[in-house]
Amino acid sequence: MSKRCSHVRVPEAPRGPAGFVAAAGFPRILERNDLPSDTLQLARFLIGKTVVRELDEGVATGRIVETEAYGIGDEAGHAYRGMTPRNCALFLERGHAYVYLAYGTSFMLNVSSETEGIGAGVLIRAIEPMEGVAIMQRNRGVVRLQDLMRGPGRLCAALRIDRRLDGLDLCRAGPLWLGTGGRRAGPIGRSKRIGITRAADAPFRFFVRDNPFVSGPRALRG
DNA sequence: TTGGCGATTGGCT
DNA sequence: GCCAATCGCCAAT
Repeated sequence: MSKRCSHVRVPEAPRGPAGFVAAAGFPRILERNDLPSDTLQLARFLIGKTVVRELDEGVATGRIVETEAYGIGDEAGHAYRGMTPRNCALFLERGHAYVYLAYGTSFMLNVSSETEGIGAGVLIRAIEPMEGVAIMQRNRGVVRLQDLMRGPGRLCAALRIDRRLDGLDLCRAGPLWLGTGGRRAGPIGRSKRIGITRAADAPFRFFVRDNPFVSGPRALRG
């Protein structure tokens, strides 16, 4: 709480070297005004939207199929005990990346929510691969499509997301950004969140029903 | 300064 | 299904 947020706010995030230009103008970068201010609404809204990662070797994209909300006053949220050097990206205006290392092994990607100064965010838990499958396979060391980005740690590995992207504005052209949705996502389910102990029963998880790229036990995928 | 504890994953029984 | 790996954070000493 006492330490200040040390993020370097990059006014002009570096453009991805690939200079990604989507065919037929899809996907387009989501504008911040498109994002709901409320954390739960944002978690629901992000289902079906795209994530675009621009790397030296090319572009990797996918469709978000699973999210979890960690809203205001949420005991399970990293911002619950106030701002720290690790979690300060959660306090940025909505649409910024909060990336942290879990269990010393896996990075987690969150999208900050609410207004600046309020700590809250949405965890991206699973993504359905679209473009750049070969890149993801190389980054993950596995081939099976369903295993590339099913799980929050896996998707970060597939897209090579780490702490260097913490604090990045996802509503700007650059190495990582949020894009518009394509074809409409199927029916959206809602359940309790996965892998937490506090506030374990709150129904703050959203997912595309019966989608093979969603993580978690079978009971939480339909 | 230290020890317990994760918003997980992959390998093995 | 069970469990070790692995390490940064943070509350408590």
